[in-house]
Amino acid sequence: MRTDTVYKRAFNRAASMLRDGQLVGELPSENQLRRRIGISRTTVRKVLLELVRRKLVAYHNGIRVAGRAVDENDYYPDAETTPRAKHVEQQFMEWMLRGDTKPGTSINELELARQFGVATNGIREFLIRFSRFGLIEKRPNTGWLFKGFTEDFALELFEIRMMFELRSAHLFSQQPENSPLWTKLAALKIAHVDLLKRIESRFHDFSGLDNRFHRLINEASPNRFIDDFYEIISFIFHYHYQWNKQDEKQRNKAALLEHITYIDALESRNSARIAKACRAHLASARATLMRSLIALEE
Amino acid sequence: MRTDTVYKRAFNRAASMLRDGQLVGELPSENQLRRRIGISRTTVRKVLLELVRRKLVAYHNGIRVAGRAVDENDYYPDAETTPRAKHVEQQFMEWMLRGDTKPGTSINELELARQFGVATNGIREFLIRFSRFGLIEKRPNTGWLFKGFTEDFALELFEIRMMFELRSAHLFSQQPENSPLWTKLAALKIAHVDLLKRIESRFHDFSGLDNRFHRLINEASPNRFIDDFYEIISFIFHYHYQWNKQDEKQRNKAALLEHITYIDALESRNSARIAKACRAHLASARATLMRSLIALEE
DNA sequence: AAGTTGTTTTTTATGGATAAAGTTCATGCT
DNA sequence: AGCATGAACTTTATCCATAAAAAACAACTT
Repeated sequence: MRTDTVYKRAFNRAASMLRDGQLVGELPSENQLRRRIGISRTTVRKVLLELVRRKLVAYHNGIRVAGRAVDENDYYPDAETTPRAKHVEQQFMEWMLRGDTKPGTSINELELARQFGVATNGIREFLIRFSRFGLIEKRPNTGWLFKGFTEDFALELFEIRMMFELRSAHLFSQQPENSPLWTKLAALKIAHVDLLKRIESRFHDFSGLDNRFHRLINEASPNRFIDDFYEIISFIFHYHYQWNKQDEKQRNKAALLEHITYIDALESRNSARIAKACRAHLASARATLMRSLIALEE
Repeated sequence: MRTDTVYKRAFNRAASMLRDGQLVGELPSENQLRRRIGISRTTVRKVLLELVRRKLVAYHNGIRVAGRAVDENDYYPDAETTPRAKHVEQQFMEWMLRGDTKPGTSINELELARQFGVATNGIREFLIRFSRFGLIEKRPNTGWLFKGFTEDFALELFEIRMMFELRSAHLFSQQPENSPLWTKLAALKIAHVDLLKRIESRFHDFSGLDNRFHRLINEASPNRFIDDFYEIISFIFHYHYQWNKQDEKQRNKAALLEHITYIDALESRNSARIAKACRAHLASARATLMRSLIALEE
């Protein structure tokens, strides 16, 4: 059966809105609410029905107003707000990165399905999606081959990343002076400097900035294949660093400084300087990844 | 039910082997045959059983020898030797390229499933696989968006292709003198010259050479992401040209000449000359694709 | 011991069913 | 006419079932 994670997440969202006083007086119409939450009216209605049933919302003569205060355990647990497909992704990444899965291992859909508690279909869909990351390969009628999260992988990944980023940074710097992206870049620089001041406690915030920064650079001259590739990078890094917390603060601080140098270079419009900053930053990111891969092999 | 296309294709293959006299005297063991055809023993046994049943093979005391002559209608029809997934691919490409599918159209899994006569599962798997081509996009819980086989697409595709190919050609030219790839390149050049002589009748053979050539260039310094990208290119071109036969001979002849210039450039080891030939060839390929895209929009 | 064939077990490819979520249609109210 | 709600209909996410194909096991032969 299809999960009702959309409903549960929406319910939690509505509960938070109630708690934070975003819904005072008469509640907005189903359609307005629907748009705010980003789901269909069918699902909002289900949410409203339940809110009323639990007396979080009172309903009289076609008018809905906030009811009793929202309680901590009115919320559905987080796990129930994530669709199966996402769970599969998480479990697979865990299996791949944390388990002792060696390069050359073959992947068995049925076994994973049993292990993760889902139907084989879900596993297969995930693997198809995941195959574009270059870590697994399908052999028809037979199964999948795990090629390994190896040094080679990291090298190939970064070779492409370097090409793409040099290209995008160059094009970014050639934008007209009045492009709004320059303003965005300036804002981003400020965010970097701010974070640097509070790096001791807020170092986790770096990954958000990192994403914003690299996406901004691509915005100047969009290319869907480069965007796609950047998604691969983010995905890999997301899971990889979730698993490898070592030196996180130190690493992020270093990257933050590199970004600032890189932004300054962009603002200078000086090609050579840009290329240098870009190379330096990526080389350092690559070195970090490689270091932890080697650790992984031991 | 799973199709038995593997069996049927294997049967046809075995029938051809019998007909061409590749199986004289006592037939090879199940295992040997299996390896030659590239399937499991289970399936070879099924093939052998049927061959015997149809008297194409005679079986006495554990010994199998060729039986009556193979007839044209012993073969299973081609359509039955292609797995469903492949059919879906073909039908989808037809639908996309030949139909009047406009950019922005949304794709409905159920409708396609009905139209193509398969279960929704198959459609969905295909779409997931196909999404890496950058032509469609998934919107969760809602369906897929067809972004259009547009000029933008072609431009973005070729921008990446140019970067990759310049990089690979450069690295190719830097290989040591004794690399076996130089020999392969020389052989490929001869094949090009030969084809050029018979271009009037054999112009269809170009696409095979094209593939060999571009793969060879990548071989010097492999990168899985570049290989993957090349698969996108081949796929797109395969279907696109299958649909657009206009000027095919002329186009292929021109490309053949460009390849020869390109090969000469590589053999000269002269970077500037290589880059020039590479650019010229890709620019021409892009122009051809763009021309037919514009025709498509009318 | 290595290679055969026969048999059993496991896994993949494919179809089918269904609750949840999305979309459309209908009706009523300003 | 334009927006609400109610109800019906359609599509997606997900599980389950099963024949075909692969893989593993077993017994036999040279």
